[in-house]
Amino acid sequence: MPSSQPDAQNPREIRAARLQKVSDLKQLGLNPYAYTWDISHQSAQLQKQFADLPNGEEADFKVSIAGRIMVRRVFGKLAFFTLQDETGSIQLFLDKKTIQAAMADTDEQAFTHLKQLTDVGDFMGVRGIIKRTDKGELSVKVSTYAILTKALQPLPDKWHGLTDVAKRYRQRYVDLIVNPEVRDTFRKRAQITASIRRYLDNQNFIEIETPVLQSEPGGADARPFVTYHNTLDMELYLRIATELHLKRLIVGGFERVFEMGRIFRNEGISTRHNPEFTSIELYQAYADYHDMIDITEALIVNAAEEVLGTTQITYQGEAIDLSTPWKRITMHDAVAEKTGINFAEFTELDAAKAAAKKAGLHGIDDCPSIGHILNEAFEQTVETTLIQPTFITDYPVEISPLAKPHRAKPGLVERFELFIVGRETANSFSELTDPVDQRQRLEAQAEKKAAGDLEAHSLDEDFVTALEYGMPPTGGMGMGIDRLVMLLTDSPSIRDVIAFPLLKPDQSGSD
RNA sequence: GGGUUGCUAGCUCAGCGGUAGAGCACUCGGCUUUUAACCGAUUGGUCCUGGGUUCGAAUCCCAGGCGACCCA
Repeated sequence: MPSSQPDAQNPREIRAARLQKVSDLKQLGLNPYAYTWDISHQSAQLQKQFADLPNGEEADFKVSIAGRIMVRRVFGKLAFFTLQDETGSIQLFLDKKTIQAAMADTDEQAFTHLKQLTDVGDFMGVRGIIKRTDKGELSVKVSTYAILTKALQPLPDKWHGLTDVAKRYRQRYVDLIVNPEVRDTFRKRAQITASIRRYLDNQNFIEIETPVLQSEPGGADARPFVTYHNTLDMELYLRIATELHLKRLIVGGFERVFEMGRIFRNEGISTRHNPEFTSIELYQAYADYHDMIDITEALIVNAAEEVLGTTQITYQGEAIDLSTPWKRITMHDAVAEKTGINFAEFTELDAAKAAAKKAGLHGIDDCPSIGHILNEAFEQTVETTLIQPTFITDYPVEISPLAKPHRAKPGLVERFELFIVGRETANSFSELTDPVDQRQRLEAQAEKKAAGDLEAHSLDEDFVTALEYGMPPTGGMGMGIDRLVMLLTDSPSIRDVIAFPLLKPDQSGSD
């Protein structure tokens, strides 16, 4: 017999009581941290296979399953446990007679030990037959069992669960244990990224990994994280985009490349921003931004159909229709619709500023060009209204230093951004391939940076040199994977789709 | 960065100037068809932290910490 349990006088002693059970198990010759368990089935499979088994009937069907004990209902000589595995859960029907008969050789007190030594949270392996109880719950009628892993920490309230948002993110493992829909979100995330890779693989794109540690971060307007290499004695930056290296690969002769990976931007944290997030960038030689529109639609529609089985989705109560083609409108037209101002008609900066201010826009005084004013106007009046998927096309050259000049519209570039539920979801251009133009634009950015603009691009000399070797006409597209996953999983915060989002260290002392 | 708001038992919460509470969980007893099992008993606290006001502070005030929401 196990020694008597210490009383769980306070929460700290819950752990002590469970450690005592670990010790008791060892004394009985049972390993509280087992090595393996032969799994014949998972719970969802059994629930499906025996959906028609009538109440009160046993099936002559042997199974061996394992999982975590989520609920215990213990009677004198009978117990019901709910066992949870990755696929779902199934009830265990544990009666004294069956268990003590089956386990007489190894543990003559097997049922008593089951009652005394198991807790909610423990992992358990069982063998038995399938049975549906009189009350209609599909169960495994257990003949033999083993405790596979003893849990020392109690799980949150079985009814209210874990709702403290900070605690859910800090202890995601607990969140995953008690909130099945969280597991589902991350399963869908994996399916979405797999779907994207499969699609691109079928289109003969290859994925090439480019450096995270860089001596000069480029490819986006963003502040980088700074780190340090000891033996080289130099500062390095974490990448803010994969663009410039992927384009070097196009120069090198790959015609379809992409990378899906982690990007780091030293910016604020919000429900839509995490300092590290996942982007995909793809580049296709001999293609332009029109081709990128097609591939952007295809990637997202394909993911929605494969993961959700539909292109009609709901995001936070709003119906979103992903069926193609999606709306396309130029930035000038979109702004004109909302403000009545056609900024394409202006040639004088001051006149454009006056018109913008008259229209009630703010932050206009700091704009160094008409293109910047147009962008401000867009962000202030149009962006959040783009609920259904919309491609905004033909951006000002001043805010697009890596895009090719528009073939027909002076002052603009061949660029689009995709907006869904008011959020920028993808960004694409016909890539700038003229090395002289590229150098001038990056030099202008470098001047802004020198003047204190922390988000301005810097001049990557080697990238410009690469362009001098010649880059074929190329279409490129970048997409925020986290935002796409938010959309397709109806998640309100980016933290819901990142398993371990960045949080400040907990110094509240409440733990 | 600004505004609003939250932090009390392992979990979910109540208490809002006068002895720190409930449900669940934990521990003990009972129970062979439960489903948030039930019945009975016991137990569990740095009321986020630090100052202040007060005879007296979880409660009021100030500062800080960690979140949430809204705004820029």
